[in-house]
Amino acid sequence: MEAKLAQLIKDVFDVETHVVLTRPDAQFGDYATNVAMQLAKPLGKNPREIAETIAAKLRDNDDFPEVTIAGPGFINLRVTAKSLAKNLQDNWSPHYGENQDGAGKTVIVEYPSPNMAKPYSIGHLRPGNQGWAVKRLMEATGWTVITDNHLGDYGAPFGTWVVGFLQFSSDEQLTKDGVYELGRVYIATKKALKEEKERGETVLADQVQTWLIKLEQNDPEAVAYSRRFNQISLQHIHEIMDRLHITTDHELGEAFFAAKGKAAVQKLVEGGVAVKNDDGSIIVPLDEFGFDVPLLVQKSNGAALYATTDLATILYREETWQPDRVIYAVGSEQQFYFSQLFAAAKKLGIQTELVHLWFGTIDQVNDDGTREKMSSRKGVVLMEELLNTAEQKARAIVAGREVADADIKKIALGAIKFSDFAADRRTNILFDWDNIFALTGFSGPYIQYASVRVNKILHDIQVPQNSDISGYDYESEKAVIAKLLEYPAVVRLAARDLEPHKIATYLYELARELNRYYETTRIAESAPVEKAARVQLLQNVSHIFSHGLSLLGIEVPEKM
RNA sequence: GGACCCGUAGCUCAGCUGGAUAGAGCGUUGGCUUGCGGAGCCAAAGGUCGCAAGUUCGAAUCUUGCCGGGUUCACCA
Repeated sequence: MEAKLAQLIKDVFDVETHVVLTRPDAQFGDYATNVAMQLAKPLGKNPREIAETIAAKLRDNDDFPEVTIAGPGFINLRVTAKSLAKNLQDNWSPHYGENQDGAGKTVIVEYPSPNMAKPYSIGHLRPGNQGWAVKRLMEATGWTVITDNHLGDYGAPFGTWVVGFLQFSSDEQLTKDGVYELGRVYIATKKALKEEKERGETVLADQVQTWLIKLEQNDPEAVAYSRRFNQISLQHIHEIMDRLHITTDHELGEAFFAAKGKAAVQKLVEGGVAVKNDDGSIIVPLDEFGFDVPLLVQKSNGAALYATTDLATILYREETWQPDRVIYAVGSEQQFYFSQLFAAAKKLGIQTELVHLWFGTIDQVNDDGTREKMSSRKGVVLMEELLNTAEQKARAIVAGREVADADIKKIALGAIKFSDFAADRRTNILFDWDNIFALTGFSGPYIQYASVRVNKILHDIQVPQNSDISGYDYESEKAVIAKLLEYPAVVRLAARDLEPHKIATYLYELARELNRYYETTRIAESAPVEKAARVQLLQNVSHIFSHGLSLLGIEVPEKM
């Protein structure tokens, strides 16, 4: 419809325009455009005059029973419900909503990349949710997608953990408590390191560094510790990811890139991109990019660090997959670091579009009412606890009904994930049990419920065979159809801006439109022709619920 | 001090490629009442869109300054 309008304007005024149709308040019409006002200046004409000219042309078209001009030059259109229905059916396919914007291009999406030294906490909830949704959005828009879990299985956490293990733990305790013992030891050691630093000592800190060097030199004891710790941690990560229903194609952690990192740094120095300091550390100066701090790529003791493995990762991906784009789903805390890393990559001649898909923090309310980022110091919520609690709450809600265990888990996940997409990913979100497990209003379960309900109606209803629905006017379905027609544009926009929450907002609006529809229309009591037309439409709605929710990593239960 | 982000209803947040009377959820008040699944629907109350300039026919939206908050700034990840 927008393209048709643009063509019409080109025919009349001989200018290229980008026509955007919006949905105005119902009193004005079904669609509106402000194109006349935008053309006023370039054409040097009165906007209302332009609007009149366009409107006159539109009035010749049977699809627009009403074309009006309002205010400074808005063109308001009313369309017939029947033409909307036809438009929908003409464009319908099993892939309705998807497009090929990314055809022929490859994107790597990196998530959830948890720190392996601690149990999976809700600190990695957003990287998983948002990363997965972006992967799905890229797939829906034609990209070839490769996903990688960039595990934090190397570097300082390892050294910290070994030192702590020797000091605060034992084989028995580790065997007994597994990853939770890892976390306890890690946090205790971090605390000891901090206290030591305050005293001006470096005994433990030196030990940490020693273990890192040992690992880099493939010392058998260090390698054995690394294996044991990574095995315990990885198993836990897999359990959590299974419960979250997210997967990745690869798990190339930092350890995989550590050796390659050393070689990469060597190349940087030889190429003059990096500079070696007198103390042995190596930096990439970034003055020309406006940074007053360089990027450190090798410690003074020769050990690798985050930037080392990250640069190696970029180079490896270039060689292996030649991606057009790489998306890092990592929190906002690392914005500065990533801007440095990307600048360094540019300096290396990397052409790939590198995107830091960042999101706001998960906050909690302090006793004095102020908000603060959740931290392990203040008692972070673990993913396992979050999932268990959510499932308990879901179970309590469906008590007395025959709801399968799998469905209960879908509801729990629906609530958790949707709450992440309720706001823009950049917004800091407030962690609150009632908030994260909302069941009514703007929530995952509200949409799941609408979806289950429409599926139940479709399942129970007797569909009249061979009904000719071509004469049906679709007047009572108009709002629902108009909403369905918005879906492809929503998907395109969400993918373009990497903003999954636009899908969430849309699905909520669709569910609400459907609930309003039920209030006035009884499908089962409809006459055969109406019923056949309505069933077809509800099938479309059901498909979009499933499709849209799947873009967010949320599944539709059988019953709830 | 530098960089980035945020400031919209009592609370949590949308809206920001400029457009008509700024929206939703929760909470509050009232209505629909065993419905093809009510986890719903309708309605009411509730807002100097942090403040001030600028650009524009038009600014919550763009620009600048200020105020308030958050995150971050090489041997952590």
